[in-house]
Amino acid sequence: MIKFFPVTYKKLYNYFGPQRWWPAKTPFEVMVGAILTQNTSWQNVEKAIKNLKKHKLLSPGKLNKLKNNSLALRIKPAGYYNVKAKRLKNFIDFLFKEFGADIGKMRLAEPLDLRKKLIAVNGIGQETADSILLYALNKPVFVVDAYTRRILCRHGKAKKDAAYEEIQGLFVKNLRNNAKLFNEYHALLVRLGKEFCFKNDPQCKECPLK
DNA sequence: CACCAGGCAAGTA
DNA sequence: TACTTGCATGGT
Repeated sequence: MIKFFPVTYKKLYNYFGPQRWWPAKTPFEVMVGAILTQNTSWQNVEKAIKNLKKHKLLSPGKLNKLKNNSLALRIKPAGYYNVKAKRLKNFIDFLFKEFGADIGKMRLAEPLDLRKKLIAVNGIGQETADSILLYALNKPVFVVDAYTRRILCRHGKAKKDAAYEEIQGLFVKNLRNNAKLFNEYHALLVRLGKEFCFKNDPQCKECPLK
């Protein structure tokens, strides 16, 4: 990422320090969170996850047996709860059918092949699939989200309607193919976006990097 | 009150 | 392919 993009990993890391993503205790919790956080603040997702834990529902087996509307009730704070209940169940179905709900077995899958299969699940798009691959399974896949896109656009490095793969390719081509690096870099971009790169303010705040 | 948040799918032309 | 709309809570 030398010279392509001024918001380098090094600058971000030196300024913000390690972000220690994903904020979850188990890979399965990461996967559930990845679906719940679609277009939703993490704060709201935390409430939903906490509810699931409180009712001892945070496992593939328990969620599999739960009815959609019961699940919707538990994840209500995360918003879009009816859609997300279906999406979670679709994902759980996939986990059972493809891997017998064994995350260890899932981890053995070839990443790009698994990515295609995840995206084929209704409710899982590119970002959610990549978040699962990177943050739950530790695969070197770069995650592109709204902040990543916005920061690149503001620096004139991408058009605002650029395809996902196009944005992703910019990072992949310019970085070592390393899961730890991808993990921290994306988390740092989100951190920067949250604090300094606002949607309604094209000027942003004064960027602390440079 | 308005706006936003770690998207995605389905419908339309 | 390229728009548009529905989904929904909670924080600022």
